[in-house]
Amino acid sequence: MDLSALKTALLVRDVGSFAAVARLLDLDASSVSRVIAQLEQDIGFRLFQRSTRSLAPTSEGELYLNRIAPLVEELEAAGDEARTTAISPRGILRMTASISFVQECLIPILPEFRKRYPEIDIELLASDANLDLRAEGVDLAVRFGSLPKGDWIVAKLMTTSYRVVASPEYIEEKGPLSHPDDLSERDCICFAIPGFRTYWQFRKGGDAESFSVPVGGATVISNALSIRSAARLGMGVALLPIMLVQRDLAKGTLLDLFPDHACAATSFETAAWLIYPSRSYLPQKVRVMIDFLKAEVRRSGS
Amino acid sequence: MDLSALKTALLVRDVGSFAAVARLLDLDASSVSRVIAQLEQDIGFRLFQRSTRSLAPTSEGELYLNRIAPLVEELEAAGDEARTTAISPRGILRMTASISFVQECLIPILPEFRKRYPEIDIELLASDANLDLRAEGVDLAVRFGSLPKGDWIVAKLMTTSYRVVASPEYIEEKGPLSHPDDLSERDCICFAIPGFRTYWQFRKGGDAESFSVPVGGATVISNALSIRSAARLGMGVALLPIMLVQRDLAKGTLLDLFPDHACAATSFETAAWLIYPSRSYLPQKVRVMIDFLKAEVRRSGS
DNA sequence: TCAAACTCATGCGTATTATGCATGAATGGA
DNA sequence: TCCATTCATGCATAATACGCATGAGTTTGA
Repeated sequence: MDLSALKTALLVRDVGSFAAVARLLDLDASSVSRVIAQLEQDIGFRLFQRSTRSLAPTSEGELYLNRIAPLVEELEAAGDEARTTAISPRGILRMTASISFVQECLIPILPEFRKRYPEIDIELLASDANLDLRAEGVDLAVRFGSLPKGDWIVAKLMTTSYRVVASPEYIEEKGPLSHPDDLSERDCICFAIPGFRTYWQFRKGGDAESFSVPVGGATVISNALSIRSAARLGMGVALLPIMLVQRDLAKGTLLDLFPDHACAATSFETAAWLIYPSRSYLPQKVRVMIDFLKAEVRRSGS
Repeated sequence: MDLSALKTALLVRDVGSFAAVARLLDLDASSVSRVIAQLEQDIGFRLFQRSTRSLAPTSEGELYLNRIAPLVEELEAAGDEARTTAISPRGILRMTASISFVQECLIPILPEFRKRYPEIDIELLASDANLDLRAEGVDLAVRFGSLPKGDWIVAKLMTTSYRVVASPEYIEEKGPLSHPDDLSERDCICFAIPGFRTYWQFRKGGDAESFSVPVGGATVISNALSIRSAARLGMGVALLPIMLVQRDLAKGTLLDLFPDHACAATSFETAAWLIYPSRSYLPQKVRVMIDFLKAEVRRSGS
């Protein structure tokens, strides 16, 4: 049963002639004749009684067509409205990012986003776990690290860099560190993610060769904000993204231990990445959030 | 947009896998993949987010499919119910017959029909006019005369014959008629139909040559029952079908003037004909009335 | 009353679409 | 790490849709 066949039948009912419907649809009348004949065969009863020059609906045909007309109309409307919803910024935007990114970067700018797009509701999944984006029904993810793999579309939001920091109290009590190699003998607060626990990477100057320093310590935390808090409390040395510590560095609550070195956990080529399901049929709500985040990054210059 | 594509999409939503749906429908998975892809292109947004080994509905997809699911179901139900109605004896049977046939033949047997088929309502169009059956939305017609022309199906209900009759009072007052030729000098009550007004046909014996007798009179009536009433009142000689006069003849209220002749208005090969739109997709209500009328004719032996 | 115009049905040939097979890329589970 | 499975897609073939041509029948206008 074809929906366009049903619409043709409804048109025949309204217009009263295969030939006239054929002219309206720019078809051959034989095609209309066959469409209706096939439909009658599919549904098992006759819709129209016809002679060589006229036709009229049968009583069953009339009942049936009157019944399906609103259904066909509503099916069309359902498609139109769903399409409109997909292309106009509305609905629930379900996104995920690390807890720290949510807290430090997203929450502060969400009021402006909500003000600009009042019809988009935000559902934030703050998680440091490597979520299954599809299973979680996520529209948009912000991920840090190397270029993510997979079939989802990836766009760079911003580059990131890391700093090795400690509190003034810690330095005063335990003494300064003159070189990254010294870290192997210090209490480091490590991130509970493979690659963050055991080696930190360093490079002095843009072209210089990088080197790894083994790190360890009594404290492993899964949450970057908590790592920052622990560092503030003098519990040790921490490697944290610049976005989390730039205010502490400015205030002097944390000190950048190796300002002449580029620092990283696993790779120097890290960034904040926007990850979304596909380019085709991208809902407008996702599109506008992507644009909004990119604009925010440009505005703040980081 | 195809209804079976929508049904496939609903099945994919429920089952969660192209491959599984393909197995259910005995299709190749590539066909399911293409059906969904085509549907997404037709409606202009993505229904399912998929990777190489899994898929999940998009939020728009979920909204859309939830909305159309009852519509699709109701379209199917509409077809099923209409088909059931067409094949089970129910609904309104709209039929037409001459006023006299309705009065003398149909009305008396309708109670039995209604008792047997209580869910069939009868709409009787009693008319001596040559109605446009299709325009009037007629399901079944009973017509007298020669074999009807046209594209509707025709089945003989019963043969008919005509008798020339007058009341005893008329004969007593005006004198008897010894031969049909005498009619041209008598007052005949004529039927207001071409072919009935100006000549009556006679034939004596099965193989004898027929002859026409010109008739006329001051009275032309469009209703056979009224012609009969007028004849009973002695207003003249009438040519009437046997079914209308057999009781009067038995009671002696009308006399058969030429019992040795076959009589006719236009042709000796006349009958009562059942006329219905087509053999294919014949609604059961029409079928059962046809069968009922034929059985009634067999039962009464006329 | 007759001829022309029109409608609907259908045969036929061609264009278009649907389908399965084969294959590749990617993912998930053992 | 490897194998099984899923989804996408190229390709060839099968199936269907379509227009053209034609015929039968009806309706309308001259």
